[in-house]
Amino acid sequence: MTTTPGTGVRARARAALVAEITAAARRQLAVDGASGLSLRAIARELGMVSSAIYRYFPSRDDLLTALIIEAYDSIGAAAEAADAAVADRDDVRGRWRAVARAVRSWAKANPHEYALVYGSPVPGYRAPQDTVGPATRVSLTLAAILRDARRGAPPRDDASAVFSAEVLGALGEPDDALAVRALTAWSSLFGLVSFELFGQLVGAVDDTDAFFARAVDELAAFSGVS
Amino acid sequence: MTTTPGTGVRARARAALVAEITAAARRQLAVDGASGLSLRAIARELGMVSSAIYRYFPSRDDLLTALIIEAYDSIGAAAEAADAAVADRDDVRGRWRAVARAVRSWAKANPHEYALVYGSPVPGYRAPQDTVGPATRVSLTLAAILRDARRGAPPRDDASAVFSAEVLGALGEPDDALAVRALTAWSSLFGLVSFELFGQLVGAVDDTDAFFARAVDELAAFSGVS
DNA sequence: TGTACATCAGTGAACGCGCGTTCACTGATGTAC
DNA sequence: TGTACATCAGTGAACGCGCGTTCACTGATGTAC
Repeated sequence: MTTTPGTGVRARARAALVAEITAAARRQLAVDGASGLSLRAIARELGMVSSAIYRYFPSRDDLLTALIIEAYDSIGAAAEAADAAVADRDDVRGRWRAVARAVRSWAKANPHEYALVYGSPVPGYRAPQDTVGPATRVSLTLAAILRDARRGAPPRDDASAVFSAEVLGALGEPDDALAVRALTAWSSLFGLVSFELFGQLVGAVDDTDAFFARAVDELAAFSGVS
Repeated sequence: MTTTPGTGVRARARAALVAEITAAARRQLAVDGASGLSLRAIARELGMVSSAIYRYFPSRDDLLTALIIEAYDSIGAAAEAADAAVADRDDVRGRWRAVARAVRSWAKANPHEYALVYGSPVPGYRAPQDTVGPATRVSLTLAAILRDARRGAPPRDDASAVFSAEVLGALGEPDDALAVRALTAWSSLFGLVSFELFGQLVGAVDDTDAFFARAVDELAAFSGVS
């Protein structure tokens, strides 16, 4: 019986070190932001020589990709968990609130990771295909809520040229106006979080908690979540 | 008669060079983003030695501040001009549409400047007080439109603890729900622009022009702009 | 109007730092017979 | 079970680059009497 690849002691040590490197990278991201991410500094923190990192990541961009995927998965999991925790599945408004709160909490707890994925693109970095799946977890969660909110509604009869088939499917083939409101609510949620996190609300909103809660409720009504 | 300070030939040459430096900085910003802004590269482009820049800007951060103020003023002026160009001042919906379009057009024409002021904060940079005034030009324009939209409506009677006095004044002392919708519409507008610019809509929205126009109309209704 | 002095712009060299990536190498750990 | 070989992790030095900022300096331009 040959040892299955991926379970040997070497593979185990390897996986552990990959985890240690990304953890150190995450810590560095939290301090200096994406542009301050340095392979040499990570190597220093782990007590290895800088070239040793190349045994685990072929380049700085690949490490960045790993961090981006991690961030998307992390906020996606937070959103999914918040939705799943609402016992009454017909309480679509409660589910929308819960997910919105979870997104904001995650963003405030991980501001640099939020900025990494929802802020300005990192200059010179081109996101590979691997990031697409994790990136859609939050939006699919929101789409499911909006779809449940209009369960039983008649299917739309006009074909839309505005949205991709994926989006229309996820929303349950709504009419165009409803799809627009759904996507607008989605991007509005992140607009609110970004404004708060990036400092645009300073001097305008005194009680950001209260504002966010009220704004989320207004957006719920707007997007058709009763 | 002594020469007024600021009009001598030296002062003129100085102002011209400050303009040349910021122009070169803007070009560099457009290519490499804020973190790639380099005093040495600017000096190279202008054919001077790197230390000469210090005659005009005491540090890299001060140059960055100048760019930020310029960007805020530029998008603010675009928004104000778009609003002013609507002849019928009672056409609040048309004014809202015009400003929204102007914001999006400016952002698409100056993506890195947009990212500089509305994207992730530049790590290690702390915005000085000088940026506050220019930063509010767009939001004051939007506030004026929303205020005009409810002209004649009764003043609110409940004091709000959520918003600053400036915001309530700019909106014409609305009730809380209306103020929430106004600020939500404001941040939603930038949420839409950021999502489009930063690539979050790729794969979801096929016709971004159509989507944006429709979303803006939905937000108009949402925020009380008839 | 002419001269003495102060101000300012720009130079060139240097300091001290950091970075990503490559490469030839030493040992240690696994694999095949 | 034991040995020969291949694989892999980590080292240390180096390449070649860029950066912000300081400093003593040379000339040119303005200012005051």
